[in-house]
Amino acid sequence: MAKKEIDKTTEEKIIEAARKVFIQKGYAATRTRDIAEEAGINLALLNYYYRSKEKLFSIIMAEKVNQFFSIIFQVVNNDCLSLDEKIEQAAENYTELLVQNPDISLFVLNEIKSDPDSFKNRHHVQQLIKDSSLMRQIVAVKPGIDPLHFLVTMLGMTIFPSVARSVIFDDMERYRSFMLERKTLIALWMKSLLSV
Amino acid sequence: MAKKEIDKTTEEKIIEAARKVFIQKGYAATRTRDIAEEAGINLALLNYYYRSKEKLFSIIMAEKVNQFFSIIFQVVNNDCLSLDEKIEQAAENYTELLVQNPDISLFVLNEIKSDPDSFKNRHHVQQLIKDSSLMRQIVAVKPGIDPLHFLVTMLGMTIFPSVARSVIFDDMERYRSFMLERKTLIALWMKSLLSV
DNA sequence: TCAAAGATTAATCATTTGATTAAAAGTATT
DNA sequence: AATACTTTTAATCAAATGATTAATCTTTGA
Repeated sequence: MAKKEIDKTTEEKIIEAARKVFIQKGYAATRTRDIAEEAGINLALLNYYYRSKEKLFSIIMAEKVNQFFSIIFQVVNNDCLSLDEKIEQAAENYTELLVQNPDISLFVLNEIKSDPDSFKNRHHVQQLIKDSSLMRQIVAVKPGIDPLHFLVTMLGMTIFPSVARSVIFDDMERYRSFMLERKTLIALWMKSLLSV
Repeated sequence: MAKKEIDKTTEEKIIEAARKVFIQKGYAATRTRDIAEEAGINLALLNYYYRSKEKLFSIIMAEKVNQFFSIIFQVVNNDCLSLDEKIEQAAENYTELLVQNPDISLFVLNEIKSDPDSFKNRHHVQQLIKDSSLMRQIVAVKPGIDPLHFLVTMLGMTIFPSVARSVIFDDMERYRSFMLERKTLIALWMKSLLSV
């Protein structure tokens, strides 16, 4: 017990390896042996600490889903922020996340797609978006157009380059600088599209 | 031989099943038995006609990569088209493709990511884009900004809703109508972003 | 009609893979 | 030091999975 408190290294090594391998290859293409090797531990230890591939995966998945969606939720329903401020913060925060975690989008979107119901039971994205203050602010400025189109445009501008990274960019550095440069453009362009 | 010419049904049944299952689940999550069952044939027939899972997969993959990229290539380098016409055609053609093939984007982007080099050896997307007439047209209108930002914005607007479909939409019909409605908006918005 | 070629199947193989076990090594408590 | 408990390992299991084989059924062409 005392050991367990102090020596987190093995558990942590496994989680870190799982994070890396699962996100890089996805659930189906990942072998538990890959994770064990990456962590530098015996395969049996993985099951000793985390019981099964699936349980280990759901820890990583929950972590990444939360990371991926918390940004948009924080911004979208923050009543203190003006529409322009929401745009700026979303662009800023997402860009930062996607530069630090280049594979998170494809991983999350892909795994949700492979089991959409379990995601929809846990998270109610559609409802939360629909009733958000962001949506009301957009409708106020641009009535007559489904405000979801604007949100999707904003997210598309931001997230798409990370999803298509392997097609668009040769190296990480180019991707990084493109994303950072883009941060400003996204805010600028979204404001422009929303202005009358 | 005569048989082979006339009776394409078995080969076709396998290809169609492979197309469906591979695109829905990806390479790693697909079992050859799934394909055989979907095709209503014996598992051995799959190997009889296509030798291996990997060979069968590369047929589907090549087909889908071609479908996915041909649209952009056709538009991007068509010297007869004005910038506005390019925008309109790309929006039109991509929307149509993504409505008919809702899973193609995630499938293609994901499988490219899992083996980027083999893709880059076959297709030189970056070079083709860079030297395209579209890029020159954009620079002419908006000098000082990397024209790739505009292309990525356009593609993001168009493709992102299909990539995030399982998160954004509950049913296919909602997705479909959203995409069709969006077609016009994309052209409108891109022209607006490119106008001085 | 009949033999050769092609198509199809059930059974089986070999390997991979997630998981378990039993023993060994390490650590803490008394 | 002795014991109990935790951590780690090598060996192994059982199921899944891609692929093959050998036999059977079907079609073709002379």
